[in-house]
Amino acid sequence: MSGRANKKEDAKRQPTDEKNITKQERILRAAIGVLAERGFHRTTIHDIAQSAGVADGTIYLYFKNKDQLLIELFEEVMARALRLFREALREEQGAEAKMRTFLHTHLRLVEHDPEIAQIISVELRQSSIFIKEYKNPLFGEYLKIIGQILHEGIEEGVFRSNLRPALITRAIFGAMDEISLAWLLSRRRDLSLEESADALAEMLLQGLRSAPSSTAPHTAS
Amino acid sequence: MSGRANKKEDAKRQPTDEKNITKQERILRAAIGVLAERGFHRTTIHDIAQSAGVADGTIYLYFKNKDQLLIELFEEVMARALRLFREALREEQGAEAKMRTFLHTHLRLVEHDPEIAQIISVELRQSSIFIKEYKNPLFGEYLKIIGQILHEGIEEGVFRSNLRPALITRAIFGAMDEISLAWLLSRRRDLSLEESADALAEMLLQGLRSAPSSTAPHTAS
Amino acid sequence: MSGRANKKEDAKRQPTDEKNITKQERILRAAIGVLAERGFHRTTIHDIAQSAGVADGTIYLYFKNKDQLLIELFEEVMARALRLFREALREEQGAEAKMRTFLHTHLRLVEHDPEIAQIISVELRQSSIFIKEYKNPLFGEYLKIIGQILHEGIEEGVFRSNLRPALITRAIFGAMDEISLAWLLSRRRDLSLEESADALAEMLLQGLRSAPSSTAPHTAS
Amino acid sequence: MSGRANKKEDAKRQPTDEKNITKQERILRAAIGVLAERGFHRTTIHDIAQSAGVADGTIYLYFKNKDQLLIELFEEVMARALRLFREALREEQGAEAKMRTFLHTHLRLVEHDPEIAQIISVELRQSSIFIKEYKNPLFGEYLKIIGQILHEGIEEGVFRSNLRPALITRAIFGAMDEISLAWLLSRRRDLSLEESADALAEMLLQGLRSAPSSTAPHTAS
DNA sequence: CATGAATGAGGATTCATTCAT
DNA sequence: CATGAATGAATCCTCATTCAT
Repeated sequence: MSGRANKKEDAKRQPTDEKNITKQERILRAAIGVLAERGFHRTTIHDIAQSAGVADGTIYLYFKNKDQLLIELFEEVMARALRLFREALREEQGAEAKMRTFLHTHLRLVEHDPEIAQIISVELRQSSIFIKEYKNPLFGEYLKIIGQILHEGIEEGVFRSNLRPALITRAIFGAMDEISLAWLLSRRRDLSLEESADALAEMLLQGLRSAPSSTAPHTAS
Repeated sequence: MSGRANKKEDAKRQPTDEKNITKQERILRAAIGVLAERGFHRTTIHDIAQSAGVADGTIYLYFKNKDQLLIELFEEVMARALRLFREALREEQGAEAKMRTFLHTHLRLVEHDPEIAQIISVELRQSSIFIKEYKNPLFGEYLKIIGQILHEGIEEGVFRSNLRPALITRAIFGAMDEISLAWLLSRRRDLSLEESADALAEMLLQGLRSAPSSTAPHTAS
Repeated sequence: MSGRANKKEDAKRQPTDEKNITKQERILRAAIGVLAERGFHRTTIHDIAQSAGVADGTIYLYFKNKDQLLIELFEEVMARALRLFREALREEQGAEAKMRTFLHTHLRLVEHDPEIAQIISVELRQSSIFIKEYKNPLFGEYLKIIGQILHEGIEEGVFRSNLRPALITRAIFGAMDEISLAWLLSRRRDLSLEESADALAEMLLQGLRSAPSSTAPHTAS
Repeated sequence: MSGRANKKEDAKRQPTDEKNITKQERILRAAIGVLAERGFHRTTIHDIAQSAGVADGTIYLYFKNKDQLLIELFEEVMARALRLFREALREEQGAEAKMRTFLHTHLRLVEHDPEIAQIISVELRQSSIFIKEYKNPLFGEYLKIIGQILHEGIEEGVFRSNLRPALITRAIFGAMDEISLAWLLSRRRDLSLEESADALAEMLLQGLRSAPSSTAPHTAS
């Protein structure tokens, strides 16, 4: 990535007027498109600039360097996803309903905004390695949404009390993420993600539920 | 001139004796280490060569170019993982036991060979994007292992008959993969993956089981 | 990765203002000098850049790659030569006078612009082999100039009607080219090319003339 | 080209037994084929070795380095051509007959041994530039053949006494060389070089003859 | 003598970043 | 603020040459 000497430490100009916000946004949006289409290591500043309709140098008026642009991009992407989830979950009641909604929302995001989904599934995964020492804070927020549903379910008594939320959160995110990725990479996108969400929800909820009989009731049957 | 034309069509020297196999292996192993440590786009041929203790040019005696080296690396990595899984599953009987073993084996792989795991979790995901048109065939094999366990469970009657194996396969792989990644990225690797495997297995199997009561008993409650 | 794909399809910046034209021209001129001095396969982009007083990368702002730079160089060289010939011949009347002028002009070019001459004599000859599939169109124009003089002479009746223009054109070009080369390679450039042109013209014209007596009148003498 | 430090100054092993001569010859012949086919800058030592059926390193047992191999190659090529010409001219009597024979022989060489011809026409021309300070001595011999015919013709009285043999020699060689090249590069090799030789001979001889009327009769007309 | 694996200097090309306009 | 020409470090890859076997 960068690594060159950089005089203006973090002197990224604070955008004050509407014009700046607009242009910074424009660059970020362009970058999202380019990144989703070409992938991380094929994306150049020149590509982004062209896609945004600005000059290469202009990028550096709004972002300190390429790393920083990508960091802000990742945060923007996560923020968009977060907004979507929070809105979808706002009115839901009950852990099970929330979990169902969460799964549906996740897959709907993939269908409706594949660029965002692609970046989350593919590029984000590398971000912590590409950009040394960077830990996307909003990704933690994202995981927290799942965690809270789990906690709520436990408290409601519908989810088994002994599940480890942090672990299950990861498992759920991973499952959804992988399904998203498979869909994104397959050219034949005929198979309905909506139906998949139903099937997954059913299975997941059954797994999460406080076991009615025992740990291994199947042996008895 | 440009020199892009590649004269030596199939000129990769076929290693016939033990000596050669050793060197190609050495390079591949070095590459795995470097790739796991530095990530895809920070890995240079020079890094690999140095790590393998050979000159840069030597790489090209064994691999046509960097892409090809990476492809063979991915296949080697997957092959190693596959071998491990097949061996572990060979003597298991019953879908549930196999699934438990699969989960344990997955997480044990992460603990015992973090480089391999890291590459599968992080780098492999991009391979189909980095390397145009490349579809890792062994990754399909990997998924098939999960799929077969699911099929077996359905036929045994322990797994619900209406689950969609392709979908669930992805979900399971994704869950395990994400958990692996989280562990790999977290510096504090104290939390036991072994215990996690138990917890996951319990939950997953409950979810997979043919529902004793109904499809949506929770709504009734 | 390999990066052979060329993203900027037509990205050679179109120079619009005087400044740019100057720089592209500067590079081309530098390249001519370097090529003439060091020969084709010893000429590196770095040499050209240094000679032009620009950075290596700057070359690629004006030329897609080394091949393309050389192609444009060849065309520039031929264009310069063509301009010279056309100007010199514009006011000449009669095939013989034109032929004399042609020969003189050719050798004057060698004396006055040895770099151009050297490139035509030595490097151009390889261009169709070095650069796959490249056929210098202006070289054809160059030959046409000779061909037209021949045709004109035949129509005037001063040149023998049975001569094969395409063949003789090559012969004349070859003769002049070789003489140029010999002069260029010999360090002692004392011998006058001007006088040589006279001698050649006399001999050539006598050979071209419609034979007054017979095919072998010398036997009769 | 080479330019690396070279310990064994000119320690090329003197081939003493038949075996060595054979192998050196084999390499040289292979090199001629490769050079004619791929051109100078595409020809690698590896190509030559493969074509000769020896290992890369073996080349260096017979030739000090690539430059030296090429020098010997050029001399071999010229020697072959010289042999052909001397043989063809041995029994001819009279300058005109010799000149006709020379032209025919030249073009027959092209038809019968295009590789040799190609190297003389294309590669040799660069040799004096590629290989610094190298002056092919046999090429001088070659020119001398033409020069001697010219001298003979002058003494016989059939060629004009005032022609400058050195100049005309170059002109004749250049003409033949260019015609050869054109034929070699054109894919449609239907046009008969034999006929071309006749036509050229006729014209050339008319031009060379001691002018029957005057030096510049055309001005009078 | 012969081999061919190994070397590493050298060269074309890309692209993040700067800065004069 | 905006531009985009210019820079040059970085990287992949080639190939002449060496040398241990």
